[in-house]
Amino acid sequence: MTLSKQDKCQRIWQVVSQIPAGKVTSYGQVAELAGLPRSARLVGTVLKSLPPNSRLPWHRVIQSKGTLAFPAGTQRYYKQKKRLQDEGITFINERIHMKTYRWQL
DNA sequence: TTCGTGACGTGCA
DNA sequence: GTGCACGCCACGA
Repeated sequence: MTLSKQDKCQRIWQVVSQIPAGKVTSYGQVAELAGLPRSARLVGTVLKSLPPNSRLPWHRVIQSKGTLAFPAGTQRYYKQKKRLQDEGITFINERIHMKTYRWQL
């Protein structure tokens, strides 16, 4: 089926908005749930263009390896890390234990 | 219109 | 554990 780019954004936003607090998921997982297998990059592109005042929990979307997508030390890296820690997620050596915090249906 | 880039994932050496 | 190649796709120059 042919999804317009707007439909794709819509689906991605919807999936992300369903991630419960205290849980995280990967870009690839979001893409898959949105019906866009192997399009993890697209998820990143969409999240990047989100307005700052968006209510979307974009910070709960990380890389499959358990690390954040930003280079450590950057402003955005710190911000995302802090928001996740506020939700009770523990960082071990700058990385999250996916086995424990990964969101599954 | 083509080309390079990027908030990625997976497989393999 | 690390590095590299390839796939995927929207976007700006």
